[in-house]
Amino acid sequence: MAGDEIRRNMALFPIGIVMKLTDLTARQIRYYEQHELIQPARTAGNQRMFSFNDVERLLEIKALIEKGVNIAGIKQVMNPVGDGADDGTIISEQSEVKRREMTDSQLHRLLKQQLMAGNKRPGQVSLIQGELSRFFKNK
DNA sequence: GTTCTAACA
DNA sequence: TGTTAGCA
Repeated sequence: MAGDEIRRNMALFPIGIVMKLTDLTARQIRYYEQHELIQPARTAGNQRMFSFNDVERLLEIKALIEKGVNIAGIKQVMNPVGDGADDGTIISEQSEVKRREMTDSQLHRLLKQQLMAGNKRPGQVSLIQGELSRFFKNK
């Protein structure tokens, strides 16, 4: 039913509520928006308004951050956003589930890719952050 | 009181 | 990322 999707994508809450819902700081939420990981709607007064989908997306981002993946890595794992082609809108519940399943395998692929990239590709930019990166780096 | 952008310890 | 400044 299309009604559900409309509801999921309807911008409902301001950043303050999203902060509590995701345990992310306003700084982080705005930062992720700058890097096109999310694209919340704006009110006439330029205030960000988030939908349920935005919140879920933020929770996914948060999970990846906690796994040590940085912005560049998350961009590779999550659906491309930014242009009109895909604003993060979900096509159907089933495709959303498939997308999430894909996300997990892609994360594994990403981590494996990092493991193998190691010494062979000097120009490779690390997609892993801090502590985790030490296990992948070739220092 | 809350959110926004920009900038810096 | 945290935090602060100056607005709306």
